[in-house]
Amino acid sequence: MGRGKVELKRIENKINRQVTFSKRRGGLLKKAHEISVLCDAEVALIVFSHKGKLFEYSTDSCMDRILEKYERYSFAERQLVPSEPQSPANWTLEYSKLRARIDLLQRNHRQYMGEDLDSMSLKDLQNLEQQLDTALKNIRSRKEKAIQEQNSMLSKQIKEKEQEMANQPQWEHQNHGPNAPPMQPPPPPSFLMAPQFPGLNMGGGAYQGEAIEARRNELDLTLDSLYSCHLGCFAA
Amino acid sequence: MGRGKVELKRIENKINRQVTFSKRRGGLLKKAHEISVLCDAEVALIVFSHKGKLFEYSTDSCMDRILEKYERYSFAERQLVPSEPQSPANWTLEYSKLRARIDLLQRNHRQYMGEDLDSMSLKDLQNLEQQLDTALKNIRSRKEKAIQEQNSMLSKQIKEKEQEMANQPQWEHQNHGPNAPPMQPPPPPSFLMAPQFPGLNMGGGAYQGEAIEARRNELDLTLDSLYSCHLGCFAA
DNA sequence: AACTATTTATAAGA
DNA sequence: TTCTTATAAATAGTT
Repeated sequence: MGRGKVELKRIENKINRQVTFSKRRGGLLKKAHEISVLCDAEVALIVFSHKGKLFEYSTDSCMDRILEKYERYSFAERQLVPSEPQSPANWTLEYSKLRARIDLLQRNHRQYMGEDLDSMSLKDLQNLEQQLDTALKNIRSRKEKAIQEQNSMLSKQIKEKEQEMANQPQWEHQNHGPNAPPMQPPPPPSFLMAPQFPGLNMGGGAYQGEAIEARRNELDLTLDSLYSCHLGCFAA
Repeated sequence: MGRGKVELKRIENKINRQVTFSKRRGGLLKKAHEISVLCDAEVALIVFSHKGKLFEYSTDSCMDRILEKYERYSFAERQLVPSEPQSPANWTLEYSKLRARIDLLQRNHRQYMGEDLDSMSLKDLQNLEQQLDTALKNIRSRKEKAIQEQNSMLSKQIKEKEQEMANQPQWEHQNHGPNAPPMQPPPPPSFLMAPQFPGLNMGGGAYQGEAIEARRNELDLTLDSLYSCHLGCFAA
């Protein structure tokens, strides 16, 4: 749909990607709602933009209930019932213990989010500050490491590119002009080919795009993303 | 799309509903995949059919990771559904649900503590950093407020002391009079002096008090700690 | 943000 | 269910 066929690969142009995201996001949420209403299905849809912004839809606005249901299903599949207390006698006790833990964890978490601080003493606040400060240091150093890894990977790729071009300098006549298409004079490495959408026979199970595996972990290293990384780093 | 316009309401004919569900489910999953790839977004889509059958799609097949991330974002609103299990029949199920939730919370918490960061992408790290940074700002401003409150209370008490001493240098019977101070007659100095406000290291710095260092570096999950936590709050 | 030319999705029919 | 086909919808490229 649209004036041109679209290839199933990441849109490199940042603006286009953003616009397309915006349009398709709307369409996706709409369709999620439609199937939910038309077919009486329960749908939970969560979308994080490239920039990390959250969009969501859920049937009856019951995201929690649906996610819980999902967890129940997937846990059942994984047969994850590890530490099962044996005596039915104390299950009430066990249950309330777990509940207490959860309450604690939730309260803790809110405080880690900088919320619900009113009940905290000065000492508690100082403690929390100290912890978050440490955590932040860790995270920043981990981030730096990640950026450096990306950098070195980038350098490596640039080197490869250069070598390629050195080996085949005669591709120039293929395209010229001020607005020559930016990509592939010589056919690019075939691993860039878009994975064809696998057939629609996902009866029963999860649909899994096949070769998507570690796609994101490797080469979405456009200059854009590199810059934004650094900016994020320096801005921090 | 199709031979007739479609009205957004539940399809009453069972067969039609089933067929439409099947078709639209495929389309929805496909579109979820497309926006994920084209726009570099993270998508988690869960669909339960009317009959309770599960279908799902998630970017990179990482449903758990995305749901975790979602939890991080929407935590404030989340409350555990307090469905008390009534029969021993579903006790195991309830129990494992709670376990699952606890696992999730713990994993989240560790990341907020700056641990277990290896599985996080650069983008996630930047997000987390942003959240912690915001939280830290809240905490520091709350701390400042607390310190100022304490200061003004202290000043008030000092003033009272001075007045007392001026009025009754011989320090005899309880103070009474037209301007009875709002606080306890013999101010409990020991309590107020107790907190040695390191207060001066506010703003930028971490609190360098005693051996708080890594005191809370792991989760205190015992019930004891829950209680002591409360005590700590109230005592302060 | 609006506008279209096209491509896609899909409702109905077989 | 699957395929076919007419039509409604979504949306890519453009303004």
